[in-house]
Amino acid sequence: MFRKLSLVYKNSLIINCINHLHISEFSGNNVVRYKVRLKCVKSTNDVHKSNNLRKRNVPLVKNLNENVLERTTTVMKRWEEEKKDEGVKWKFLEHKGPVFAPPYEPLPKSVKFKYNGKVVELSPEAEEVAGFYGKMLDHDYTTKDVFNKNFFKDWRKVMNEEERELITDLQKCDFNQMNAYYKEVSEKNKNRSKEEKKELKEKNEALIKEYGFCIIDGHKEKIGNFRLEPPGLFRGRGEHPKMGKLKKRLNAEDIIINCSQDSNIPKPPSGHKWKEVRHSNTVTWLASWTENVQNQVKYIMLNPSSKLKGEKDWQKYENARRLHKCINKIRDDYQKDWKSKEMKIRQRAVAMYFIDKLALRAGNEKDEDQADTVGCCSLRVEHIELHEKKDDKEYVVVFDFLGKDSIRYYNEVPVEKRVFKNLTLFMENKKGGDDLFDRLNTMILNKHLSDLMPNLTAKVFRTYNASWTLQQQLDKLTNEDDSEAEKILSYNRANRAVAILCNHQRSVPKGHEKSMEKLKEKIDSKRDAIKDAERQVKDAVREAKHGSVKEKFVADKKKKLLQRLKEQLAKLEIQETDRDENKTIALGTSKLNYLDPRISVAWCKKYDVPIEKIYNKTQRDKFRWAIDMAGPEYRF
DNA sequence: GCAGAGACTTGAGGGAAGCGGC
DNA sequence: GCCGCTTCCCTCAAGTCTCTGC
Repeated sequence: MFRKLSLVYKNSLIINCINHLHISEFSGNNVVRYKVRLKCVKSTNDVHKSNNLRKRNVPLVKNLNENVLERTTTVMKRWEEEKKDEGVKWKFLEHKGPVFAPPYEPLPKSVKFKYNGKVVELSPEAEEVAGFYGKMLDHDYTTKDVFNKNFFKDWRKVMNEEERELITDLQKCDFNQMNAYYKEVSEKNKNRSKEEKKELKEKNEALIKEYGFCIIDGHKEKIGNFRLEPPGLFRGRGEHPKMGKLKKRLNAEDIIINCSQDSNIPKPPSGHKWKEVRHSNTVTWLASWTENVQNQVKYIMLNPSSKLKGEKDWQKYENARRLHKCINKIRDDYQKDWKSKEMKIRQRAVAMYFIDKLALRAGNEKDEDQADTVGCCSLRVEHIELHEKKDDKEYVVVFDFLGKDSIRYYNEVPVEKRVFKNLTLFMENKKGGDDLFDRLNTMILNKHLSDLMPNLTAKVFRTYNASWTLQQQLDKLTNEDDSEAEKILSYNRANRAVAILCNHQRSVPKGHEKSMEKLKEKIDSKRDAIKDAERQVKDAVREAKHGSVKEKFVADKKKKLLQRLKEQLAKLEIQETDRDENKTIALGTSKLNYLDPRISVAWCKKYDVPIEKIYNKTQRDKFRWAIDMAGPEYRF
């Protein structure tokens, strides 16, 4: 019924749009609807007195907005409680089921696989898996022993008796023709004609139209990943012990469907049956399967633009805002705990300090068959170095470890003396491979955090500190008189501060040096053009002084051109700074997952920057709730 | 209190699409 | 209209955290 995010006030449902409040007042079975222009409302009483407020001309909506927003927390609490009680995520769910990966197309006969220099004709099963490897021949993965060993072991499992007997050494396998063939296909695809591209696009759009949406509680919502993962070789990150293992092709018999009992149940491909059809409305997934490499359940879920995901996102940031209200008390408490007699409490307090100050992840324990990465609770002695003095700074801790996705975290941090002393104590009589916090794990930590504030976990600190940093940096860096480009640079710098805090790195983009050089050349030639234009303006002004209307017109035109060139130069210089500062930092992750979008929306509204300059289409879809909700006055 | 399963979020990489300059 | 670069968006791995059962 209502697509906008809504708030409840007294007996009314209030939907806050950019210029209007849409209010539906409930009285028994009757619903009275008002659409109120924000500028015309003085207080909440005005809304309830009349439904003809558009005629009134009383400025100021602040009172109403604040009253409504003040009640948000209460309303959310109630919603949370309601949902918790029932555990219900939806009442009706209907979808068409997932799209399977296209079937394997055998290689042309001309593409040969050779073993020990001799052509060997492979069975279709063995050929398909060999093709996965052949495709990756140029990749770094195929130079790694673990990858090769795992691949070869799994490949042999799909071979027939004869192949298994013959092919015993990966070194003797020649996948070069397969590799060349796949490159050729890729090249052909790139050079598809306009008509072919159009046809392909239409086919894809038709597929999305049919399978890309579901009906959930009366709304048509986009599905996030309606295509099942195709078979291939597992590409774990970092030194993953399972890299190269075969990810098997999925059949209907592997898939569990989740939908309403009274909906049109998705049909499996003919001759097949779903593993199970379930009607569980306490979960949000539409289909699931267990992948064979890590034995983990994978899901088909809704797109981030959906109401369900949007609500969860909102709750996440409200939770982080709640932390803001008690952060000082929590900080005081953990600082006191640095002196605790109990080792367990001291360790917990130091870990909390790291999570709060450095935005470290919680650091769950990991199995042997996963890459060796760590977070706060799983730090080992070998991951930190203590320096009483380093580069004129006292009590410096040097962190050096591999975090999520095997991304290196390196940071030299001056810490409080008491933290330093505690760390020395924790490290006493331990070897490099021993746990730094041997009395702590994420469960103990999160249990303690939830006692301090409902729903508080280690992750909330990351969200809180990221959003708080953005707000502070925007306040500090934004100058009202700046040009739009300068304001956007300030925004990106604030975003960058968060990305650095969260250690969101990226590899230097291919051709970065080259593109910087080109940009510099452009800037130089723009500077030359400005010098030239300045000379021309000087001449034109001199001539205009004694000349006719025409000469004055020419002089004006030259001045305008000069002005335009200067603006273009400023933009290019800003672009150069921005691009260089962004070389190894990824802004997207923090923007999408950690920054309360209402901060950005409010900033755009306050400083008159189009929201399109900050969020692209997908991001605007995801943050629709925030765009509708936040006014220029919003503070995190 | 612990382990394992399940559910969901976070994350970097890479291919496709789009756009600006020539 | 083509080319090359940038941005977008999808993919799927890798986290966090909760729940359940013993």
